[in-house]
Amino acid sequence: MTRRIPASTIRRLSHYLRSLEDLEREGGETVSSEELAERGQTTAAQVRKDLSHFGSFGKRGLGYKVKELRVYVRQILGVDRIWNVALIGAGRIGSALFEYPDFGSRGYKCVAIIDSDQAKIGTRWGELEVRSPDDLQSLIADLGIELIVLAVPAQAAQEVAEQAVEAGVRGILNFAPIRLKVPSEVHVEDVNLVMQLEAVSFAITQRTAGV
Amino acid sequence: MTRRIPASTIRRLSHYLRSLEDLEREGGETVSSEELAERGQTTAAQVRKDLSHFGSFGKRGLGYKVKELRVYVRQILGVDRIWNVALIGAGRIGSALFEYPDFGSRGYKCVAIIDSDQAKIGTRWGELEVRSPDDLQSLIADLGIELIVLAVPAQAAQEVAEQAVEAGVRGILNFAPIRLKVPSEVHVEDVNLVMQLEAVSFAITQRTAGV
DNA sequence: TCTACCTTGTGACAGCTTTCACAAGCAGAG
DNA sequence: CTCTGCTTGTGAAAGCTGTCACAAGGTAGA
Repeated sequence: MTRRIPASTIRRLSHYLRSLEDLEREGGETVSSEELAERGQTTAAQVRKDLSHFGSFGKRGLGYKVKELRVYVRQILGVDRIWNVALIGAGRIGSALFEYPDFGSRGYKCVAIIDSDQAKIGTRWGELEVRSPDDLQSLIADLGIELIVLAVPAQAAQEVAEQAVEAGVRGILNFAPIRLKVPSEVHVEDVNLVMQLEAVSFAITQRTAGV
Repeated sequence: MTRRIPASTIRRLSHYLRSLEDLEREGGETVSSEELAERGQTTAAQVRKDLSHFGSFGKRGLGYKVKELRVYVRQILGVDRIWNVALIGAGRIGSALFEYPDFGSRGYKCVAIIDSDQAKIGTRWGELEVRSPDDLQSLIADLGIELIVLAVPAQAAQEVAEQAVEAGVRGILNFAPIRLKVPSEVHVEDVNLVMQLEAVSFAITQRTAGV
């Protein structure tokens, strides 16, 4: 049923999920592709096509059941479970993410914090204690961590990533501004704020220049 | 010369720029599309096509002059100047970004910080003082701010964005998890970490399921 | 049961992005 | 000056993603 799914479809599924959660709070029972499209800044046909990659969830003439579709989309995105996450790099970015309310509310649970700074090791962040990079691999193995947030300086990122992968990690949210080299079965998602700022300044410049 | 440029081309240009800066530090004089491709995780043909949207910067048989191309790419991306940026929302994300070294080094200069929390207003962040939202529009006008980083809660985001746009802002780096409604001449770039985490968990789940 | 109406799921089409392949052009050696 | 070797710039082809249009299928009311 599922073949190669475009990354853009996945992004949209995240939006649909948010919309479905909103709809459920608002007490909606059913929703049409039309309405999901409106909330997600896309078209009805696109919504149906996206969902059809994974099955038939709607009823013709009626639409989708909000509650039911929400469950399906959560399954598709793999957020129908708890993910144990390690936060590597207890700097500003790390702490921002750690405190970010949406982070925990979607099933991502930070179960380990690691930093190489001796001054930070041993300090407590809520219920967690900051640990040394020496403990990285044993923590990953012991706590069943499959996903890490990599928020360390660029020079250290590749080495840390390799250790994490070796210990069994299969997904990385990478804040370091480098392209990590990892085995193809490991998924890396890059967060690159400078790149996004450059996209903004390009757009402004372009429009000003007037084509 | 320049028509509608794909967003993917812009992302790659950011990578090329970083590679060119690295090359310059390493003392390289010239570089081929082949080498830029290798560093940027793409193909030589793609590099040439991307650049060809904006002109002919290379010499056949020789390649590109590193220093020269870096200047051109900076011009294209609009980072050959200083951008005055306002940081709206002095929470964790705001402070992380404020301290992020790459942020300043690429020509983005934070010249105003705004927060609605009375306890924060008046406190100093380095040389800047946190200001009230009441001052938003006058600060934008007086300091010539064209670009804002929007790091406020979702409920407040739309209203703040509208005020900023009205005062003359033309680009927004948006951390709030909503689709901002702004005039088409304003460019919004969304940063959505939950969405990126979901892309990771989807990929892991997918690969495990084995197709 | 039959009819009128509504919305999904999907093949066909269109448009956009990437890849391919090669002529054009430059440098350096002889 | 010519010849060889190398790399760019670019039309053409291939491949992907998004849009369109409509048959299929379901609901509700009479």
